[in-house]
Amino acid sequence: MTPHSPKRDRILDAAERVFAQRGFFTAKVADIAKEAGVADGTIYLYFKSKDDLLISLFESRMERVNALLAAAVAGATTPREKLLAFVRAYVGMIADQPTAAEVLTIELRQSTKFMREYSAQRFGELLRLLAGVIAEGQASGEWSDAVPAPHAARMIWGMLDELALAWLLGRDAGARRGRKPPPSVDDDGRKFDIVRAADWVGALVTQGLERRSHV
Amino acid sequence: MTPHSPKRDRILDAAERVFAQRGFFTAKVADIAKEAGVADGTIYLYFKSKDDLLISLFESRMERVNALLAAAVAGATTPREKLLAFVRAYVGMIADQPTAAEVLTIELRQSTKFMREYSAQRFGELLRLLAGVIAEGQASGEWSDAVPAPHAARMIWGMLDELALAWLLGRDAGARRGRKPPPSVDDDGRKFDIVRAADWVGALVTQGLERRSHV
Amino acid sequence: MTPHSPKRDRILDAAERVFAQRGFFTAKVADIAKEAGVADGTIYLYFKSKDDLLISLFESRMERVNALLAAAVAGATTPREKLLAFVRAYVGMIADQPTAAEVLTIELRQSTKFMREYSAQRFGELLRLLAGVIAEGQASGEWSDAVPAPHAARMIWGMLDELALAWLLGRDAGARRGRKPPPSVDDDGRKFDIVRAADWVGALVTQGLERRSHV
Amino acid sequence: MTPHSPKRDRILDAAERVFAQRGFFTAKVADIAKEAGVADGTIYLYFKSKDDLLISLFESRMERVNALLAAAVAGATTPREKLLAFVRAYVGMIADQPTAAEVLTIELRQSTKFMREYSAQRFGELLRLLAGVIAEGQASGEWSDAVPAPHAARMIWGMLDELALAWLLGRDAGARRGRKPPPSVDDDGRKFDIVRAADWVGALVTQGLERRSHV
DNA sequence: CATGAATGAGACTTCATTCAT
DNA sequence: CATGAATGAAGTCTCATTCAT
Repeated sequence: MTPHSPKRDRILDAAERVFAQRGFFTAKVADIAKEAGVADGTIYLYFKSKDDLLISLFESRMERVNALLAAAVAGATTPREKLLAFVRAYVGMIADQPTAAEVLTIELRQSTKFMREYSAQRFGELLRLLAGVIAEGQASGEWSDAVPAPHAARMIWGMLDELALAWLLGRDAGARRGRKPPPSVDDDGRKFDIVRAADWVGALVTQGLERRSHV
Repeated sequence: MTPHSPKRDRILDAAERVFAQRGFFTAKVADIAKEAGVADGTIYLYFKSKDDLLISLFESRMERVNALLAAAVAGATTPREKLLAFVRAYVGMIADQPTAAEVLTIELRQSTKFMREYSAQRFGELLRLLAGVIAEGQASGEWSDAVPAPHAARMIWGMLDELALAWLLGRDAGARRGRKPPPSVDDDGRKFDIVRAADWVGALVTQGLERRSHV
Repeated sequence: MTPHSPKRDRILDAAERVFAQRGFFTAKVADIAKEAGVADGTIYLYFKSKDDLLISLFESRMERVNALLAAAVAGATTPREKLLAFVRAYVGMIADQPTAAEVLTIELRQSTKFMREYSAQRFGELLRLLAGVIAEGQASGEWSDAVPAPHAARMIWGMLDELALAWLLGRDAGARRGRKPPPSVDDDGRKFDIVRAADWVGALVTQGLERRSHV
Repeated sequence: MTPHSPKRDRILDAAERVFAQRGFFTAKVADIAKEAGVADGTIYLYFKSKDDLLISLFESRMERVNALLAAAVAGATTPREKLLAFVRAYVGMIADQPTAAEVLTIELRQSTKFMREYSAQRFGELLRLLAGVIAEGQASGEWSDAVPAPHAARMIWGMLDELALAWLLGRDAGARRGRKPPPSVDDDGRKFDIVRAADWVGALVTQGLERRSHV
């Protein structure tokens, strides 16, 4: 469906880096071209416009993310394990590909209203996957159904997203000061190990969802 | 410290509406001037630049939000009540002033990297308030300290933020189709009563944090 | 109907000169701005686009021409005199305002198909005036009605237009060689007195080529 | 002198169609390549530049036209018959090859100043042929020499050209509305039988508008 | 204080032309 | 001969900001 070519991919990769560094509106097409090592006009052989480039980048990265999360969930059996797998997979991706994460978490939600709705739609897949896991746990009686599954999914997603944002911004701040970004926890929550955060999310979410044995 | 005048406030209000509708980068200074009923140049008598206008708007609205939340928390006694008060106050504000909420939730985080960090810093106040409540509950033994308070605060904030975002975008979508936006719940989570959502957050969070009576 | 201001007029005058010299497509907006002594952006305060500038220029000049021709015709009594007045007025205008004439005769018919039709429509007024004169002469029995008035008008217009074109191009050619353009007749018809040409048109149109047997 | 090859001709034919449809400046080289069924670069194997393509097209078509007109004139004996033959041949060509005519009549005179002079020069051949016919008639005493032959030729050419233009534009307008273009006369002169127009030109040129008192 | 016409730097995008395959 | 992907110069237009009134 989406045409692939090495040059197209190089441009997407370059756009990812430039958008992550400068932001969508501030990034110039010429910057992306230079980063990709192509001429300005070449970009327009593969993308209709700067907006189209952003959308294509979004599609491309969301496909990856959704595939990754779906695979993680599929590899687990119980709802609790599926939920943990989801959370860990997402957090792991953030840690492994922070540039991609930054674009997904921050830049891709900028641009226009159109983009905002568009992205909302695309995140839908991810949210439905998560909601499915929760509904399954609720149906099995393991988890309380006090919170409707779709909204629970959204809230969990919000936790992950916020943690990702905090970590990415803290990372940026460090990077800008010229240091390597060594993930660490400080009391301001500005720098911390994103991977450990997966357990916190797990703790907060599972215990909240679990039906009490007694009471 | 910040100078006040009726015209300055009119400009801030206009900027809030225009940023909410068009987004920061897409909004033109001339649009804001027209919305405020002043000449283009007048804006520069009160603000140094478009960026300064955004930052000033952010300051102004965050002051309100922080004051509101602090008051809500101060009005409650136990950590649990304080947490609920926090959540309800925030959610109530979203419902009452959706335009302001849209700017805070969506637009103010766009713009530049500078702004992003700046806003992160300002959200700090809000996060510290929330973290304080949680730390208090953990100290009293009522809540588990499995999750460090600052990160728990961030996660809770993420839930609220995501719910706000979902509600605001769903609201936009409805408004665009020409209907009044009557808050309602649908299974896609696209439209729902944001006020009820406060209880979901409460349920998910408090039960997750509470130490088990028996195990 | 059309807004007027000294600056707008200065831009129109500059555009006239630049279009006449470089041609519509070759002329750069920056050239016109420089010629008018304004900044590039200023042009867009008065005209929506380069196309709009061309169309506005066309409107402006055609108004002048149509008014001039209508006045000339109104000042004469018999159809023959009206026809001569029309021809002389047009030819006189060419001689007096060659730059304006060049734009009308040459440049304004370029640009897009849209413009071509648009201009066809605007020349309609001129053609109807002329056709009216001819129809009047035919109705009075003075002139033969072998050729339908509208088409006779078109043919006469074609003569005038071609003469204007030939004269203007000959003028250009001279001007380019750095000489003053002294109107003169050469055997190639490349340079000649455009004012005398009015009589030729008069002679050809009223009497044709055939030598009269009598009179 | 000019190299010939089937591919070169296919490109010229394609250029004719594309220029007629889009205009010289608006037409893209890529459009012409696609229309000709060749690669973009192939065009540059046969023509030095887009300008050269236009000039070559002009040369090619003018050769045809001049040959056609010369043949028509050569086939007649008296000046009057030669003149009528010239007019009829030209008008017939318009009717038979409207696309070629459109390019000659409209597009080829656009482009640059250079082209305009160039074309003026090339039309010279056609004009000299016509002027020769008129001079012959004047020399024989059949026609008045009130109008110098070269200018009479130009005026006659102007009539033909204007009729051609009117007919071609009317044709376009019809075609654009999705109908077949059936040549017809309407009182606005917008659509009419171009072939009949030849007689009008003949009548106007030889006899003028004045009704003959005696024969 | 207020105005709003004017500025001009700079961005996106197009497209004639080239050249390695 | 032919291809068509790549180039990059150049043009139109936007819009934050200024300043004379």
